[in-house]
Amino acid sequence: MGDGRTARAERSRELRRRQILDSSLSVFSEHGYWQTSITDLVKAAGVARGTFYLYFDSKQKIFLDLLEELIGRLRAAVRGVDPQADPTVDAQLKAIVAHILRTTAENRHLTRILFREAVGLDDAVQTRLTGFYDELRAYLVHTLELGVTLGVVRDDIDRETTASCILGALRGVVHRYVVDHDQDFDPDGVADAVVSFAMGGVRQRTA
Amino acid sequence: MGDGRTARAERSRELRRRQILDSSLSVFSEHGYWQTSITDLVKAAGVARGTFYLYFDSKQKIFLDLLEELIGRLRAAVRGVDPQADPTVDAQLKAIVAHILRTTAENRHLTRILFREAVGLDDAVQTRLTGFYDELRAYLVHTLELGVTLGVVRDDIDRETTASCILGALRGVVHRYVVDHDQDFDPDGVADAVVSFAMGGVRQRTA
Amino acid sequence: MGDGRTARAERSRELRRRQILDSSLSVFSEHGYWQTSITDLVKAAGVARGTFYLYFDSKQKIFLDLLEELIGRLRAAVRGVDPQADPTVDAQLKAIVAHILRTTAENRHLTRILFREAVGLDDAVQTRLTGFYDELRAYLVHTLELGVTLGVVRDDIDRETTASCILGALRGVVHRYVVDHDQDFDPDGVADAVVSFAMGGVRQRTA
Amino acid sequence: MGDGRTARAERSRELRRRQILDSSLSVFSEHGYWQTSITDLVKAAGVARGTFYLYFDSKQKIFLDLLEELIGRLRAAVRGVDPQADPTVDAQLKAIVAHILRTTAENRHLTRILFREAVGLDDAVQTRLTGFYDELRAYLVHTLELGVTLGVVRDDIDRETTASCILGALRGVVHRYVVDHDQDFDPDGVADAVVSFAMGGVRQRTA
DNA sequence: AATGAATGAGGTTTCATTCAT
DNA sequence: TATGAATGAAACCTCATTCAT
Repeated sequence: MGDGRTARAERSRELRRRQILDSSLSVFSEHGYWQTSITDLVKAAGVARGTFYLYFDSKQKIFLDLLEELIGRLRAAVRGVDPQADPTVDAQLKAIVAHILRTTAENRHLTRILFREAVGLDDAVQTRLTGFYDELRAYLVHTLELGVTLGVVRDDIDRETTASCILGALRGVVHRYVVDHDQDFDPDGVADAVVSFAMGGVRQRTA
Repeated sequence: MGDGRTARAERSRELRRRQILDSSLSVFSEHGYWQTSITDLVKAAGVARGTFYLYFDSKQKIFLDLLEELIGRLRAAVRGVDPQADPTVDAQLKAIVAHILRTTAENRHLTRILFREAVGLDDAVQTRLTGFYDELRAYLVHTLELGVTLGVVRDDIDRETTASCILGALRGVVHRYVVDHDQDFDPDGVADAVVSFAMGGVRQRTA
Repeated sequence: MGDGRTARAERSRELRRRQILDSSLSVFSEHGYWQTSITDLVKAAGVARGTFYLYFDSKQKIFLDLLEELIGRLRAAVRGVDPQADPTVDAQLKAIVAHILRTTAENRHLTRILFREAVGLDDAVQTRLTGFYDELRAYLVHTLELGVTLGVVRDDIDRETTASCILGALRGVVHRYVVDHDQDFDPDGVADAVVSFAMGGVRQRTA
Repeated sequence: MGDGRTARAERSRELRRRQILDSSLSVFSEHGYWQTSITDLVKAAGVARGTFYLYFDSKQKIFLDLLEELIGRLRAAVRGVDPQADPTVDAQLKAIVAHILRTTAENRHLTRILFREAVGLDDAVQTRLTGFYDELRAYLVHTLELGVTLGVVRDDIDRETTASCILGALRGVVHRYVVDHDQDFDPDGVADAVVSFAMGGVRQRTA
């Protein structure tokens, strides 16, 4: 029965933490990391200054926690597509891109932070971020090589540079449709265009 | 009378301004906007605190001035390619991309600021920045349409999304080769790969 | 009825209080009053923050309680020597000094607090402390006068100043042997030297 | 001529520093180190918060500076007596003691800090303080041995313990006449009594 | 034009104490 | 009785900007 009490406390603690995380997320997303003060965070959370520090060591720490959360979700979005689910390569790619677009759109605040704020911050944040992008790029390089092996991808491409292009193209559309504007968009249509571009380029094929 | 004196003073003033701008550039680029204090700037410039304010209204203002400078150079890089100089579309594109890569590499500090620091700052900066990217994207949309008209570009592409992709791909390689690493690279080779990717995509053509 | 229950409760309460007092003693002694937080105290005691306040009104109060305890023990040490036990004045003084040294050595923590921390605190503490020393000094003045009456002490001495000297000398050796170092020492030997100094001074007697 | 400006600035800087030191001294002396806040210090000095930090790194630092000042003066008081000025040992000692009493009385605030506040503080302070007392005690041990060599001091005394006694006795009178009360006193008379006690003890000499 | 001392609002963080459970 | 989450005043310190010299 002491267990019950402990469990309940544990649960309430988790709830409170969640509440502070969520409200801080909007504040960070709206004003930016540097322009956000602890005062802003606690006002938004509706708790006292001291309470904040019961749950997070510092401003940097809560930000890192938020960042970690988004990175986790994006990673899941990238990896989470079932490769067996669809036969053709284009369809698979489309599924991944659409998934990423949906995930980022569903987490607009977090994504905005990732694109706009989590850049040029404390070394800890910067390191975490660069690591994530490096990971993504490596994944793309790997995937391209797989494609070459399977004969689906040209073998005369510069893997590294092309991976950077694809990653950049992805960031480009996310920027355009998720970060910079609030309006809705059609993830499947955009994903279509992205894959079409990445696979076939823009050149007119002569008959 | 005094014209000579005025002109000389004017000139000296401009030199001093330049000196502060240049030293501030490295400091901003190395430590980031928020982690850079006026103290850092005046120490780097070797002038007194008060002197700084004789030349710039505020910390934000000098940063905006630096930003404006880079945007100007990049715009020139994009527009400055002589369309007549080379006959084929691919060669023209390659020339533009290579020019952009060279310009950013030559202004690594400024570029780093553009990519890493000039993001999530005051609304003024953010607005200026978004404006620049919108302008670039519009230019790309325009160029794509021109290409379609000329029959060089497929007409089934989503102009807006594709423009975002290309812009993103460009940012991607600049990030990869200029911002994140200090080492030299071959602008022409990279430009080749970028154009090849943008024009032809990655798909293997079946014979 | 309930008497048994009340008594048991009373007893358990006393035990708990003792436990907190004892653990707090070491903490205060090690880190000092101001550098010790309630958190430190409750961690050391192994009780919850709230529990602490069930037994003590405040941080200042528990400290005063500890101080009171030491003062009580020291007073007993000073007064507790049986004047009849030894015939000569020197031997009696030696017994008192040795007793004080032993008491302070046995309560090193408390003594350290008395010498190092209980100084410059709240007025309440300061007053209590000054009172204790005044009491000691008065006791010494009284004793000196008794000695004069008995013909054991020179009558040309300045009672007040001399009492201050003796009190200071005592504090000096306690500081040297108890407060500043942890190592053991020989209370009787030191007491000997102290009494020899206080009674005879350092001057070489000419034959 | 630029030199003149620099020198004037230098001088004004020193004056300001002095002003803050002096006002801080009274505040520390009155309220104690821990109960004194930076706010108290700047209010007393009549300067802005930031100004304080132009002259001192921290609260601890200004306190250490004050401490250093008093230690310097006391050291001078101890060493500064001209040994040739007076023939007899007692007269020399009396001169030293009187000098110390006068110095401490003239610097009542600083002395109070030394006795009441500079105890159990940050390690830096504590170390500086213990070092000073050790130095004094060593000086006394040395002096006693010199006395023994000259045949003025008994050679059967415990040098270390006796030095602690003398140091303690000195502290005792300073405490009594300087720290605990504000009223004036006769330094020469007290010095007389102290030396008389230290040299001859309290024992009645039998004819 | 150039200086750098001075300002004070506002930053992050701590901690003695309370109170609902 | 015992708990520990919550409080919020107040601590120390920074820094963009001003202004007398």
